Amino acid sequence: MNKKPLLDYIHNYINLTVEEETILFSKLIYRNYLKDQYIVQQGDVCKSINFIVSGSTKTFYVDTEGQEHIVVFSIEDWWTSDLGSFMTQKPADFNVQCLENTQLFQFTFNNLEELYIEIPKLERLFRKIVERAFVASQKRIVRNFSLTAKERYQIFRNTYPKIEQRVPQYMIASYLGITKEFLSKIKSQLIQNQ
Amino acid sequence: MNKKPLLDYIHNYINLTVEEETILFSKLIYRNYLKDQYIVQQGDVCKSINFIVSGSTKTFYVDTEGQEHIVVFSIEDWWTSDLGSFMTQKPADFNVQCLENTQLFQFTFNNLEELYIEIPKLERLFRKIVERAFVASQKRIVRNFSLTAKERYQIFRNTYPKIEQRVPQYMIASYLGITKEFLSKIKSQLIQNQ
DNA sequence: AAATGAAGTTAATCTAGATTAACTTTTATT
DNA sequence: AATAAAAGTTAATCTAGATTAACTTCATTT
Repeated sequence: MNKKPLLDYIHNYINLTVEEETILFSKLIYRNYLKDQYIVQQGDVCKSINFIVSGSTKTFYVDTEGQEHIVVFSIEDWWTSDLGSFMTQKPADFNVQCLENTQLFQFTFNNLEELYIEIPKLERLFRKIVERAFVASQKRIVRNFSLTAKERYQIFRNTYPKIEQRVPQYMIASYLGITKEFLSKIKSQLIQNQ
Repeated sequence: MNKKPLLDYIHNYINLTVEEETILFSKLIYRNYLKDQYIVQQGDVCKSINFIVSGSTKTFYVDTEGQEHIVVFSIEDWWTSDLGSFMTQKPADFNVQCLENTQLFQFTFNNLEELYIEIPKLERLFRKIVERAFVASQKRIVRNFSLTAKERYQIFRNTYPKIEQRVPQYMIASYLGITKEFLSKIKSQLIQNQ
């Protein structure tokens, strides 16, 4: 169990005393998932918010035609969950699946509610985390409307250079909202023009 | 100054004592904007988060080609701001402009920081508000990828029936990410098929 | 009431990106 | 090493939605 990444992350937002850190970890589950395992399944209630220590996940939605749409990739030092399902404790819209073997800390619903009471500063932490996630999500909406697929791909490469190496192309296409064939075309255009 | 809508709204999430309510309103600015006035301008730092008591706003982004893209409509009992700019106190990506005469309560950056200290429960309130906004934003991304323009328009009508009446069609087209001409075509198709 | 402009419609033409399908390369399995 | 399966590429054809442009309706100003 490697506590350091989570502590370092938290200390960017709030300070915790040693006692608070002890309380925190007493309520967290450290867990190991294998590649391809599901953390959340569409239709089930999402029981945890997860901080990734190592590994990566994709959050995706399967539409009525059976088509898979990737909403987010998550890697170490970031969070993964279906927040809508977690908040409301209603069936999840999304699947969360591991792309690699993944280690993470799980904040379960009841444990997190208790933690908010025992360490009220955590309200601030999670407020700030969700604020950032919301802003990123809004920016993505704008990009999807105002940019071409090629531009979105270039931004993706620059913004998440680590992810591109570790994820198959067809998933990147799904994240960008285009087909793998069209992503292939974009890539060959980019190679020719430079 | 009509305090009731904001108090009713807050009481859905947390309870405030009478003293806390007094502190709260001592740090809020009640303000009246006229139709077409700007609350936030792209490039300026966004100085407030605003709770709408009456009226409506659009939050939009002007791209490099001068094209306007509407990100959200906000009406009474909801919030309007450029949260990314507010959080970081850096220049705004978005404009927020009134579509009607609008009355609202302004939470300025410094006042809100003070309020979080004096009434820590507000951290919980704003955590929950941003959680909901984030979930709505994620769902919108999914819809934009997996649905046609016609389907998105129908969902918009069902989800925000109040807004459709009050906003010109070309703005709804902008919100849906299509041209006004294509929205017009969709509407005539829907009329013919029913 | 006339005039100007903004908002909305219709139709013809065009294009970014989807679909289909055949093919190549890479990775995993025996 | 051989085989199968998964991932990625290329090219031809197709379509949802954009663009352009002419026209109509509605609202505002004089």
